[in-house]
Amino acid sequence: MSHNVGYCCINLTLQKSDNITTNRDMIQRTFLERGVSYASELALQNSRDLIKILEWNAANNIKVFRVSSGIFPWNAKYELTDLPDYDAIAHNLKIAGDVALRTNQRLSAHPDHFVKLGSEKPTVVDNSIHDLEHHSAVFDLMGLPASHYAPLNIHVGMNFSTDTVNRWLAAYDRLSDNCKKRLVVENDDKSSAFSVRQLYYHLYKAIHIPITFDYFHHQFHDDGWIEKDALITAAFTWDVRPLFHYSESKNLNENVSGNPRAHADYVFSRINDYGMNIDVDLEAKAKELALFKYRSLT
DNA sequence: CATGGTCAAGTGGCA
DNA sequence: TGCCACTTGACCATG
Repeated sequence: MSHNVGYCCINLTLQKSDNITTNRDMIQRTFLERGVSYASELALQNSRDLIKILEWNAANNIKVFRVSSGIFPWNAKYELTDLPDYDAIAHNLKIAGDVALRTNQRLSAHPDHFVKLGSEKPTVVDNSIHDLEHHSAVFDLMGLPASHYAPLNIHVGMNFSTDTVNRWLAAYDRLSDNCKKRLVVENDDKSSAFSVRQLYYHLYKAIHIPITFDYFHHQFHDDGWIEKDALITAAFTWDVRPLFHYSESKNLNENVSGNPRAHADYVFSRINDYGMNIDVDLEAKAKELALFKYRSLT
């Protein structure tokens, strides 16, 4: 029926013209040398630029945007309140959230792939929970809803097994209420990892967690479900408008050789929403430029 | 100042 | 046992 399309994390236009970015980072050695005070400096600049990106989105009628996980460098190593600039950063995040809410932008985040709630290693699970709580705390500071309307999307990762499912569910139980209310899970592209079908039967059935349908990943691991069935099944797991991911193969579309799973700079086809009302993140390397090109497709 | 190598993370495959 | 690929964009050293 209809779909709103957005982009992810980086605005190439603003980055090029004014060095506006939310991804100022440092390597480990620099963190060890300069510590949380420098992390705080970078986070302050990143949070300030998040406001500018969201204002730019509003001016360009963009209603779906993924917030970068790179705003806080080395956030695994400290708490937000440890940062010397915490008050100013929290203020920036609140302003950013206000911009998003006022201009009707739907925001989400996608914590990195080293979040592994089902890991066999307790330290990995602890670090994963810390990472998710960090993201949820940022959304709290932004004033975003504690619901799947502002989702934190993760992969289960690893190989599918009932042991993995049980460990994952046990770790999920340890999350804060707001974090649980935002958490959603995405299908993987690896044949041994979690498909839409497996997420549905083993996680959704257990805890009613929504499933982020990734069109591209599904092509590599459909687990016997055609796209339409997988998408509609995933859509009905959501208690708000679903938010899905769309990308196309760089290899097949842009005349290069390499991993067919690599994302193309742009997308080339209309997204089939199968009559559902959905939001879609374009995962294309040309970011907002890919979104503009998509809008011009007929 | 441009370029290209390096760096983070966890897992699984493979020697 | 341990190394490499996987992925991706920013960092940072080199020239």
